[in-house]
Amino acid sequence: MSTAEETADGELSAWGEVTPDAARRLLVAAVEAFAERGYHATTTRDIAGRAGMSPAALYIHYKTKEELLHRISRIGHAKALEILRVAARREGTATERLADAVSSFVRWHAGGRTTARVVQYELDSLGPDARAEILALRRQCDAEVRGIIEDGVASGEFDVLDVRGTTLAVMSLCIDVARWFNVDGPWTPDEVGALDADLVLRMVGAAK
Amino acid sequence: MSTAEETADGELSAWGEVTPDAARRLLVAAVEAFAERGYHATTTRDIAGRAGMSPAALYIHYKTKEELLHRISRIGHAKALEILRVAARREGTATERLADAVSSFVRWHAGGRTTARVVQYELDSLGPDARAEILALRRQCDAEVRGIIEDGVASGEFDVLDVRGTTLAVMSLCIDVARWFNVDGPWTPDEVGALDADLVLRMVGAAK
DNA sequence: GCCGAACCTGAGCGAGCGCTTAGCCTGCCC
DNA sequence: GGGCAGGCTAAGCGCTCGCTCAGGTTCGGC
Repeated sequence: MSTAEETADGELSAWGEVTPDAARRLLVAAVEAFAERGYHATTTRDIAGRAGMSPAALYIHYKTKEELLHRISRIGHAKALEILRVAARREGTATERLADAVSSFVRWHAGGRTTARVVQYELDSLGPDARAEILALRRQCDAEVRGIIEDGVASGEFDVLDVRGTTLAVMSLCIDVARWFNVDGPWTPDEVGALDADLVLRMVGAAK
Repeated sequence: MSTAEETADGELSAWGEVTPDAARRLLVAAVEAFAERGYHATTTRDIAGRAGMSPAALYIHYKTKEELLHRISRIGHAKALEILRVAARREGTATERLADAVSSFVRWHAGGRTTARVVQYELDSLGPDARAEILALRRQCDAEVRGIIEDGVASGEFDVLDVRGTTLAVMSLCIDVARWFNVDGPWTPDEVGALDADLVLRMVGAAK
């Protein structure tokens, strides 16, 4: 379920829900620009230019530049949450579910690095209201992972000293992939996902 | 060696090497502003204002706003590298040295979160030359950690599938602390350092 | 007491920013 | 064919940005 948006040059199909077509092109252009330069260093002229439009066209579809970031953040976090939820709620042992969660979450951060960068690192550029809304989604992501770890502790599969701290460490491992992953580097998203899943199982003391 | 700059409100004494006094005050003001808002969202008027000076005073001590970020990045990375070098080259088993490296590196990211945030996340705002210089320092940081892991594998203390990948994962764990750590949160820098050191030893398969 | 160097400020320049507005196309209903 | 709504652009407004510059203040050396 995670290969559809992992196309060669960037996860376009994930934005299928955005209509009309011009609004989607602007959004995709904004994701690329924000990922390359950061929100504040990106100009509305740059976004419009990448979408093949004049600067004014942006304001027909979005009220402000910040609304673009807000929409991107919400859709991206919803996708992240969905990935974790699917893994957390499938059947299987806690070990299997945690490995699934980490490998698919890492695959998303590596394959969709452009989107993931914006989603994970540009949050502070949002205003207080939008920021609070996105933070709530982020806490739900944490909760899904923590739930799996708690299940594993309860069933005796895992041996964990500090569940909350370990959850944060697992999230760190996944999220930081968006910072360092390079498409031209030595690994594919699948390989990083498998490696990190193995490392996480070691962290929680799961039997090999 | 890591407590001197972990003062209550922020690691001021780490900048002792910067003179004259006005230049240091501007640099500290810039660190705070960059950490709060990011490089591009920070104005030179804001930096000068925090340092109690007029906007023009900044340009007596620094040629451009970017030079401020460059100086901050270089000093910060040098400090990070020093921390890792001390841990890597002390005497002891690979297990002890890795635990030392991770716990002190994490302590620095948590206690000096303001500085660490700028150092780790504002790198892309530098121009190509400065960026290349800083990236070289960063590769040296990776190499120190990788060296410890290689030692542990060679001595049979560690059981690691992919040394380079595991090194990156260890760095992720440490660096991402700067993103989520909150001074008002449930942990002290020492506690996070100890927890992450334990998790890393599990990742490399070190005996307990 | 005077000089030069070091440091700092008030005022402001040119540029580029986010965003607006007036008006022009295009396709569709009647 | 006329009218109208939606989608778009050219032009540009008001503002703030990074940065400059002429001039004032302070201070050690003599």
